[in-house]
Amino acid sequence: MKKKIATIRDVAAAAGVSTATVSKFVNGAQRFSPAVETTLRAVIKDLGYVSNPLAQSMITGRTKSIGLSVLDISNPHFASIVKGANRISEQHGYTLLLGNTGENPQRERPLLEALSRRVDGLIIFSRMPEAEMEWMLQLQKPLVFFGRLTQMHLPRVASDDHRGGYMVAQHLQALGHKKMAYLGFSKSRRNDERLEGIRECLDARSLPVAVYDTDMPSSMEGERMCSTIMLGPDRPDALICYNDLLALGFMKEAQTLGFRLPTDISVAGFDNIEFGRYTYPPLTTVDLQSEQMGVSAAEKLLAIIDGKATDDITTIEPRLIVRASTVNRA
Amino acid sequence: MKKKIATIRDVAAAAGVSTATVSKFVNGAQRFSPAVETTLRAVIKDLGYVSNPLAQSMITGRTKSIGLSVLDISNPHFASIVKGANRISEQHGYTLLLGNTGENPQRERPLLEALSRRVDGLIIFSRMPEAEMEWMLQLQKPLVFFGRLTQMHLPRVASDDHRGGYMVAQHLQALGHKKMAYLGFSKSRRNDERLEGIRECLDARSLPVAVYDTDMPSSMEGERMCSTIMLGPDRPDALICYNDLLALGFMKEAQTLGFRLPTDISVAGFDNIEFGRYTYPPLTTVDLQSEQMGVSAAEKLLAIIDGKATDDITTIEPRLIVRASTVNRA
DNA sequence: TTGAAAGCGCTAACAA
DNA sequence: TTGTTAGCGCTTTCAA
Repeated sequence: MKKKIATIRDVAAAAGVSTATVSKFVNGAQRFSPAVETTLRAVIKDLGYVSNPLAQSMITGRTKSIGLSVLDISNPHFASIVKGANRISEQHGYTLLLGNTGENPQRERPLLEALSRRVDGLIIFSRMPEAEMEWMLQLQKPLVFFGRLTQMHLPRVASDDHRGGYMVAQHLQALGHKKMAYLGFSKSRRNDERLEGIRECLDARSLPVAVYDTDMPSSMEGERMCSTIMLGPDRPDALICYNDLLALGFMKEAQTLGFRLPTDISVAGFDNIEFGRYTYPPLTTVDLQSEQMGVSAAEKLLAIIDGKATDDITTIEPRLIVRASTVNRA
Repeated sequence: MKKKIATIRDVAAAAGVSTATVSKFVNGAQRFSPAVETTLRAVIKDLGYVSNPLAQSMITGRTKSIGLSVLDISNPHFASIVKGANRISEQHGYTLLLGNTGENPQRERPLLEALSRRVDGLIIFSRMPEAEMEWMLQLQKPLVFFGRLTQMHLPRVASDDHRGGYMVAQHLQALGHKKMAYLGFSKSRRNDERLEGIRECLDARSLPVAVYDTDMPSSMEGERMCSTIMLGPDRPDALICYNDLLALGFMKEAQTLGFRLPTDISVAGFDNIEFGRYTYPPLTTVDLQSEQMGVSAAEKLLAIIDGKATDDITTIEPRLIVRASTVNRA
């Protein structure tokens, strides 16, 4: 199984030409005499020669791959982003190298540093405070960032989370809800934007919003927080969750506790993960167009790598998807 | 932003030593005189020197990264596998390079060939017929494969799908079902194993099983196939699906069509994706321990890379998870 | 303990 | 159209 791998020199020797010629031939850099072309084609096939991308990259400085680091690949929101970015990368002849930080900001730096030297550019979804992100600029690679930034000036792709928050709050108040609550995830940058959007809408109508917080944006946490919210002294009539995963867990546990949904409480989330369609009741949510985010980020990065100018920020508009988990309280 | 990146030569020059010394120092290969050690440490920090893994790999032949190609990253089953493999890779100081073939066997070969030259080994989840897989051995890299193989002799990690099929069929017949159906995905190797397990159990009891097939193992396909199964002349009283995604879609559509679950039909799937807990009714399924599959595959590959002998096949036992989607028909 | 020198496999001028 | 030559940034004998 381990017969020696053929190098460009082996090919050159066998074909009786120089390595430079082989190199040019393999890269289709120019035209060749029929004689050379035929021999080379034959020899390459015979030896099973494939160029070594490592050596290639070392010289050209290009790896033909891009890195993408996400927070949690098992969250469908991120899986969709990866899927979108992967498709675009492939289309452009790039390989996507994935990093998964597992919602642990400690892992981000080493991972990104390792990744950065193997790729031509990076797409980053980070949980780091903006103040601690300076080192990213030292990576010496084109970067595309997900989310809004206030201090740093990086190319980025962001959803309008403020608007999304406003939309879902607007929807709920129009349905006649008076006591809303928000189950948030304060470690996330976007959490604040969503909450602000919600508040902007509700404040204008003098409606209150109770705020709860979680440690992880997972369905397990949604389940865990349910009793606190539903069995406390001030039960809300509608709950907006930071994401669909939290909403899924919450809904499940609420029903286990004996509540009826959406009769006792309306629930909405963010992300529009595929599985929101299959819960009971189906989940109202703000579609952030995850796959499109991945697509846009990859396109932007590739454009930067190719030296094309790109807008500094690409905003992706949210859409409200209304399903049966939110209902009229009139 | 683009100040020149420091090389080993810059460090050597600045410190007044040879590049060989720097190299050894960086790799902690031996001991040094205090003087050299202090200067080197200072210079490296000052210049912000980090060794270039590309050049390093070229010489050593090791990349410190492994490749993993999966069929569809947006299927939670694969996301879990990635998660498991990623964790182990990180623990061993390896970076995981992910490839997503998107259920398109055409993409597998180019993807794997591109990946193979950048990594020290590959973990492969493939949809290719075994007869067409010869080229994988030409990759000249340690390989770990997912699933059973009949002709090729590769290290692999496989769930006992036959047993899983038997378990779920056994469960359903014990509940008194008489007219079972199987919604399969014949493009998958494991489809046949599951079906055989089901048949082994049902044949022994002279119970029939109607077989349907899909093009994609997705929830959309499950929805699409529902009417065919439920509105045909021979409606089953229990349905086993190739995976949970199909089951989710099927259950949703069945209820849209006006059927009651599990009263009208019991449904079960394979994979035990997280979201099976949140459907209505919650889904009975065969837990394939996806994350553990990723863990085992990564451990096996790393062991092979390190030259340690490993068993040729690691089998992961399935577990039946009984939830409310299957019910007694007695 | 340190260094000189010879590459790893490839590309990029520049010459022929 | 083809070849010569000089590296890319690093490691690895082998000798000092």
